[in-house]
Amino acid sequence: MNSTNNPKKMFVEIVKQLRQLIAEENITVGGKLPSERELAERLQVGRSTVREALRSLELLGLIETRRGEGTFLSDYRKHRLVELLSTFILTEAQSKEDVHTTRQALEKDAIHTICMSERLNALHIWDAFKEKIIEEEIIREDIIREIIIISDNRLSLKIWFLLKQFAGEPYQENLKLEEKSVWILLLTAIQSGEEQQAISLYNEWLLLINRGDV
Amino acid sequence: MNSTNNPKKMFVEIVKQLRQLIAEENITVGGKLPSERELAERLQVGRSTVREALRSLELLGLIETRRGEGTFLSDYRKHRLVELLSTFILTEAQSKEDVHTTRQALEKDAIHTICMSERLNALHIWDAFKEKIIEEEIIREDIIREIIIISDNRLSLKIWFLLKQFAGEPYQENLKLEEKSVWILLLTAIQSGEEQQAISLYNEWLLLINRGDV
DNA sequence: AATTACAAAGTGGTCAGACCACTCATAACT
DNA sequence: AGTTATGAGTGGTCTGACCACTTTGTAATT
Repeated sequence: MNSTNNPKKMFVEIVKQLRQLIAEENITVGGKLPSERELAERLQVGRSTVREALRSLELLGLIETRRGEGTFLSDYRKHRLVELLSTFILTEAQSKEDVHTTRQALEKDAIHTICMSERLNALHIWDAFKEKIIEEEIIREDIIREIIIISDNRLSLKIWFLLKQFAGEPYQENLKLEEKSVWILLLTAIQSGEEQQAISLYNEWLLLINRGDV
Repeated sequence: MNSTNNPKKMFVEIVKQLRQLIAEENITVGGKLPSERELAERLQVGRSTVREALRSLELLGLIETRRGEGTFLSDYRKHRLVELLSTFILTEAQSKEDVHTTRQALEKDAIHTICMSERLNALHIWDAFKEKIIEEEIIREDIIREIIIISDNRLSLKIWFLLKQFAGEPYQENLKLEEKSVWILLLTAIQSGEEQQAISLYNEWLLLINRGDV
């Protein structure tokens, strides 16, 4: 029936072209985009159409606009994608569970990757890391982020970042004493490449924080 | 400096009011929203402002618009989280290696999930599955997709789908004879919940296809 | 010469009105 | 009754006009 039901949405096209433009002109985080009027002319569409695309990206937190100044490429930490979806619609239990599961999968994989890599687990970072955990107050989120960063998979990192916002959960809390000792062991396991041990310690940690909260 | 930098964005306000309106009027999935012109009048703003808000929601997949008909509340499952991830975030992290690693992490996690769930690995599906592998030609991609579907994590499934496209890889090929025997063992391991065994067989399979191709 | 004050240009924010393309229900016609 | 034509309603797009704000350049003042 709807064979050629393909009246491509203009503003979606503009979004694509914007991405392309950003890539071509090598606009980096914080950089300035052309003005709405200029974009309209360059892309051969009306200004209102450009605005529809820009507003979409702004709602997502991908760009930032300042009246009188211009439009700027936003920091990736400001992406509001997940946040928005969660407040608007995605509140089903199943979905939240999915997010947790998926995020943990990424975390485990990071641990796995580091354990397998002689280059990574031999880094001098780890001892300093352990000291920091012992001596300072440290947020759960920070330690995991660090691990994923070290695992050197930027894609995973980005996805993890987005998923993290979703739960808004106990990741913001400080490591408690029990957790610290688990993490010390975990990091030691990572250093010596004992994946099995590391993963089971990680699971142990999950149990710990799930028992404490919620 | 920017203490009260709070010149609330109009279209963001409209987004909020729209959500409120949807709640008040009890508009359900698939239901029709008021027309743009009516919304403009009711919310006391210009039509273009209403459109900026609507377009934002549409980009997220929260609503659906059909020319000549109207604007409709979209199905939950059409949200575009992952698609947007691909267009804006994945471009930078295009290291193919990252894509592979992340995708495999999701695959392993699916196997893990199924192994741990007595409900899932007890399904009657598995035997039929094995037969199919033995008797028919089957594409690599199909078997993995099936497993992720069974693991019942929609988010993972979406992300996996996306990554799959980006890889453009050997997943389209048929299972070769050696692979088939590995998979039979793998499925058996899953059935009996032997996670260790299943994962190591999965890794074995990865070696197999990486030796053959590329 | 240095500083200040002011005007102009540039930018995003918003609105109103005008078409267009499309869908659908209904009236008019055969 | 069946078909066709019409018109109202809707989203899609463009144009031009203001407004509020920031930046910048320049002229006036010191």
